[in-house]
Amino acid sequence: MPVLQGPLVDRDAWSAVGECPIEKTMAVAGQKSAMLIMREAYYGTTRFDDFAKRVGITKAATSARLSELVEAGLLTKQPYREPGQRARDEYVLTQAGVDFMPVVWAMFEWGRSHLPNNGRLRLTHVPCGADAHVEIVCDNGHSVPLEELGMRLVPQKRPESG
Amino acid sequence: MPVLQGPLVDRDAWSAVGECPIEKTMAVAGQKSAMLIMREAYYGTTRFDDFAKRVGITKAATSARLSELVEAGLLTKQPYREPGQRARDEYVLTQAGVDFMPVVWAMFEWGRSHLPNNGRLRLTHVPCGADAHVEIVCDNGHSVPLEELGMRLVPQKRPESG
DNA sequence: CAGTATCCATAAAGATACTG
DNA sequence: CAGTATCTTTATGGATACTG
Repeated sequence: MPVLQGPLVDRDAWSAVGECPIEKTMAVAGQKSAMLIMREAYYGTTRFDDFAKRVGITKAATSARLSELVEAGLLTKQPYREPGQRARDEYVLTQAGVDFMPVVWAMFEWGRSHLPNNGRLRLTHVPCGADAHVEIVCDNGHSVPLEELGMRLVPQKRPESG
Repeated sequence: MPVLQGPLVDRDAWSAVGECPIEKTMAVAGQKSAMLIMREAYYGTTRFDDFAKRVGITKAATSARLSELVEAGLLTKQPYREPGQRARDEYVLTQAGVDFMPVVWAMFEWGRSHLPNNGRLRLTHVPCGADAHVEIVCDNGHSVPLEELGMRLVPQKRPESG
């Protein structure tokens, strides 16, 4: 029953391309502290010390993680200056960072529903008030159950002349 | 422009609950090798040595990761016996494991579109042939852009008697 | 094929102190 | 507030050898 099998996914597609996007993603943002920093960034945190405090890691770890995430393009450093203070930087999500959030919310949803906790925290679609969840959807608007999900290697892009 | 802000998410909801599902999820399945094992499991791999070979980790790491994932309920060990061979175990996805796949595919999609690679690998909705991607969707069927996503703390569940 | 055990290198994180 | 630097502990993983 829980066994998924079959050739929906072309196994060789990975090796054909050589490198797996999942592996690369884990390499740039796959640490627990990185994930929690992304959560905080989405949440509106921008200051170094706030990240350290809210994620619960040391400044050294905060520094390392923040630098890596900026380097990877998920966050960007923006200068700001409070009245009477020196200029500082704040860390804000880039578009790539925003695009990363489905990863974070997928983890949230899985943990919420499959790990012991009171489950009272819910993702919500603010305008309509309904609960929200992470789904796989196709370009024709279908919700894609895992059994119908495949992987393909698209042909090299070419100019439309020929 | 890339700055997300505002109180869409009740910041204190995390602390009110005490523990973050994202953090817990990272704790049980947040290692790169665990993520890749999940990819392989979805992909149809069930044998110990195949996991080791395809994920590219040692048997020791495979053993540790597989045990943790079974312990966490993402995989289950099923006995099988090939003709003339002794009984062995194979590792297959449980329902919780299947439910975890959006995390994996969200990483795939992010890496595919935001990290340097040829981007030729695509998730596909097999029945209709269209490309698929990970989205946040609400129970009313709306696609939820990140700006409309919130978090709430639902009241304790009670019997419907009163 | 399906593991377990051991030893070693590396990397990540906590504690703490210091700088502007 | 916003970091950097250092030191130590722990976690992770590779290499390798051994068992059923």
